[in-house]
Amino acid sequence: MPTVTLPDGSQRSFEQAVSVFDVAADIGPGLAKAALAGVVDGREVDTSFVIESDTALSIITDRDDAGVEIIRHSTAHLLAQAVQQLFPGTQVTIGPTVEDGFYYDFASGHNFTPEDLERIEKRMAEIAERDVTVERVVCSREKAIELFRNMGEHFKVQIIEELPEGEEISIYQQGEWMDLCRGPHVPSTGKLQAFKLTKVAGAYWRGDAKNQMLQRIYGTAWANKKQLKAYLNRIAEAEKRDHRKIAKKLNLFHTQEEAPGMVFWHPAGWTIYQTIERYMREKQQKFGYQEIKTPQVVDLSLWQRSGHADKFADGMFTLDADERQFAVKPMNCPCHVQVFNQGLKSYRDLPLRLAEFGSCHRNEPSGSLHGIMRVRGFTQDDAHIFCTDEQIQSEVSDFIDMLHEVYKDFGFDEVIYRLSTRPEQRVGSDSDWDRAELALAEALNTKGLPWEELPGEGAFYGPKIEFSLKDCIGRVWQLGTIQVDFSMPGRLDAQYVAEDGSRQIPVMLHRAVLGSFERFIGILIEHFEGEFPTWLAPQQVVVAPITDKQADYAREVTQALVDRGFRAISDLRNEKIGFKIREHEMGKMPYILVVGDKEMESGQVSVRARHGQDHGVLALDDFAATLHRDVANRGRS
RNA sequence: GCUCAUAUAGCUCAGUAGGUAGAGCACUUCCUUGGUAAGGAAGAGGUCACCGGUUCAAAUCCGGUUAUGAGCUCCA
Repeated sequence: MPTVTLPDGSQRSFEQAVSVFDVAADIGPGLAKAALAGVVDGREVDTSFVIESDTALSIITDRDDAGVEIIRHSTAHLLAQAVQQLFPGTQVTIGPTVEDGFYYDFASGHNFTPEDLERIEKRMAEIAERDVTVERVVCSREKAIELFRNMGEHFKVQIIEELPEGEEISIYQQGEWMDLCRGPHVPSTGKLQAFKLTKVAGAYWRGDAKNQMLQRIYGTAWANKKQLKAYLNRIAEAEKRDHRKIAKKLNLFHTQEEAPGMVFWHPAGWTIYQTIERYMREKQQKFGYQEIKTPQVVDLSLWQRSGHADKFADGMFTLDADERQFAVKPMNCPCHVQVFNQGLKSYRDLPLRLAEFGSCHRNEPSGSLHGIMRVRGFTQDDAHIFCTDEQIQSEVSDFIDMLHEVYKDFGFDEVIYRLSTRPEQRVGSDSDWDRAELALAEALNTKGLPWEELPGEGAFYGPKIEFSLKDCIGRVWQLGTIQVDFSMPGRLDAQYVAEDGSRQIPVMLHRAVLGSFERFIGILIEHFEGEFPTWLAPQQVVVAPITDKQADYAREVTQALVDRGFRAISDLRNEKIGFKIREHEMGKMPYILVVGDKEMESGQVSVRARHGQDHGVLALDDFAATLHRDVANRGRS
């Protein structure tokens, strides 16, 4: 006679053992229909799960995140069922849920095409329509292995064989189709109403590049059609922001076959780049950095001493000249240590902060290149702080202040903090690590910042904090980092004279705010959808005369603005004003100044901001003041 | 690097039984001098990514290379 305690504290008693579904039905027919699964004493179970003794129970529906998860997982099964019906001989492997959806990896002689996806999706809809019951069967390890071996499902056999001893083995069956799975699953396929297959791609068995390549079919699934539609809209929105497309429209940069993974910056894009560089230079000066510049090509021996030649041999561009081997620098740190090493340093020189807009080249795998987000030639806003153990915390703290100022100025308010701590393989003593990890954590804590720990994710040479931000459509980008390094200063013989006259090895902090200019600008393009705030816009003002009678006046106005330090051009083409406005509006120009006879006579300008926003007719000085405010505020009112 | 796909005019794309290429926009010239998102006409523009093969004939079929895209792996 089980008594079931529900989440609201109420209790229901039953004469005999009942299923989760029975309890839901007892509460109400609506809930019975909506029930996807249950949580019994903290464990997720199917609605068919039988309750025999007193227990706490909550019913999962598609209103719960857990319910949507189950829908996605069950839709992955539905996909596998449809695929195996349509493509006999295909083996299943695994089919987990991912953010917004699911995938299933198949081993098949057939290469799935987009047309196949349509067919598969149609078959999935048919099976869902038939509302086939999904049943859970528990069986022994031996029986399960035999079953799947006879079915020719060798990957599943391998999975079962590797399950820990004593783990319950469950099989889910819908119609004639079955799959090994822990569950839980929806009670019947009719619960799966809003899904779409999105893409097909390759993936390694068990995520290991040494293993066989499988075919992965991705899909998305939701509680209802409305949510599905909203998701598809979100995807379309993200596609509209694709920095590669926008860059082409706005003529920011290009890439070409002769230089894969390298950027040809055009005047408009380079203006943005330089504006950011100028901004960062100022910020770094304010925070006590000294800017340096180090060589692009350095003898390989330096990279051997730093350890990079060993570790990243494939990733370095090397060249031979005068019977010596050189490498194009893949990173700046060893070069910065060389600058530190010039002249004997005292503890009084610390902390020493050396910054460089360091141009680096790495021969990244061809398949990992992506627009300007992942390139082979890039420039970091790099800096290295040489300091003592005791100075780590305050240096990290100051760095975080600087980073906050920068992110805010670019319009990002939400920052995510992650602290990566010691990995298995590491250099440095445990007490070094204790102190460094504590210093990083304390820097975050004293600022009251929320952070997440990633145990074991630190670099072999030291712990680090990573800073990510959210763009305006909620995507998270990792940008900044600050890393403690116990290794490189010693390897490259960096020393300072301590208070007691002894020689000590300084701690080195690697840090970047933006990461790389290329990637950061890519993110900005997508964040602003090409509509840069005025301070960053390639051109800030276009002066457009209505007829060529006002051409000279337009030129004067433009020059006056340029003289005041703004980026202004005039559009003297023989086109109607409507045409010019349309073009500059589409080109995301912050201000269009229309000048006709009236403006020319009064010495004024008619000011139109983006999206047809009318600022009226202003004297040039008044407009310049407006523009100045806009630039100074960096687009924030 | 791996799997799959793609590569046609400056851009976006047609080219569906293999018979040496088209549209819109952009560009050039001319007409038009027009007040807040496209005025009109004419013209020019392509060794169909590259190399090879099949064929009387290849943008089209086959193989290779390069680049790009999606994902996987990687990311000092």
